[in-house]
Amino acid sequence: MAMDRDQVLRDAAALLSRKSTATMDEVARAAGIGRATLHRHFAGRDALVRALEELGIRQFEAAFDNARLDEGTAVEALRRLVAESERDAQLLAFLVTENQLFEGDQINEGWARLDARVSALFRRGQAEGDIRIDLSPAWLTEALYGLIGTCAWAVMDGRVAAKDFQYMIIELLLGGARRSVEK
Amino acid sequence: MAMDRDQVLRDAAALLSRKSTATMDEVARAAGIGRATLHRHFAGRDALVRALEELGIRQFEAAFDNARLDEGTAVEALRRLVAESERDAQLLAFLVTENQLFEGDQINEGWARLDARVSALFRRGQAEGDIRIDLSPAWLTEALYGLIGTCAWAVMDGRVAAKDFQYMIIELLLGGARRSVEK
DNA sequence: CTCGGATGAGACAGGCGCGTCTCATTCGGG
DNA sequence: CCCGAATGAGACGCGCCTGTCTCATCCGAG
Repeated sequence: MAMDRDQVLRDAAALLSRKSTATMDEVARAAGIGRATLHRHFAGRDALVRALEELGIRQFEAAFDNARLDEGTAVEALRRLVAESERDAQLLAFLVTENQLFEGDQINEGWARLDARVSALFRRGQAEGDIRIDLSPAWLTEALYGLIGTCAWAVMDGRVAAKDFQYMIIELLLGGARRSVEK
Repeated sequence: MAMDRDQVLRDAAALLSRKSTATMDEVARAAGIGRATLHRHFAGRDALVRALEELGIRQFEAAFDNARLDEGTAVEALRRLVAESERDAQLLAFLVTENQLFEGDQINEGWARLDARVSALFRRGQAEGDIRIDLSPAWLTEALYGLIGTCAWAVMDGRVAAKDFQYMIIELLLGGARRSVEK
């Protein structure tokens, strides 16, 4: 069975996140299937993007659940969240940059729910005294998405080693680039 | 004179960074000019993207010059660089996500030169003892681009106040999200 | 082996955006 | 005021992509 729906979507995301104007034929080739088969499973380009959004939301809902955001400190939960996000980082990279989904209502609801969970996590960290209060939860949420996407690209381009994915993101996000003496 | 070449390009970047499949007509409308006029100045879509790349490289070369990257500490230079980058942040956001320019030879040379300058800045910071050595200059460079682009989007969406642009980026990049006692 | 479902390759028409053109209008300089 | 350059609007053909179809092939189940 050459047709693994989720894997096709992942391949599509990997390609589209780099070349958003890619042809349906290019997407099919990238996924290792024929264009006809691609059309059999996704009615059209819109349906494909919708499926990508749906998969992305579903995967990250699951990632959030696996990360057990409510357990331990917010900082610990954040580390688990980044670890859980690695698998679908390319998908996130595509979705973050594909902000033309401002028409979808159902989709935005899903993103709003995810944003709320991340935002709440940062807010909890601020309440616990571990996260700076001069950086808004909304910005930290966006920055987390951005860093994950950026690192996914950097890994794809070979500028960052795949094994360093989690470390580079979490260390930069939490600790920053400046060297401090006590760390 | 309704035709300000650089302003048209900036408007195009602002639109295309959000909707990369936007029509030439949409780009023209976004820039407040007619489609015919857009075609008079940029032979086609490819030429438009090329012009965007060229403008981006030119502007950031200038931004780097204005930031005087060699003066003072690397950290100080970095603050100036972020400040100088604010004006063309949307342009950078577009160019960073538009990685389909892997064919261009001249363009890549320009980016390589910019990358080298930023990378060298971080390396200098590491040598001075102010920047962590466990985060590679290549990653810090990518992260800087990513954060600038992410913040530009967040400002466009109203999730971050425009006046906080520099602060949010530089504080997160340098200090990180974790609250530390001595800062 | 036989059969049915799934796939790949290719053909086909239709649509949409692209690139070019024309023409009327506007704007600014002389 | 006059003139020429620049612009906006629209028309037009073209090319590429899309979406659908057909048909041959493959593969697994029975």
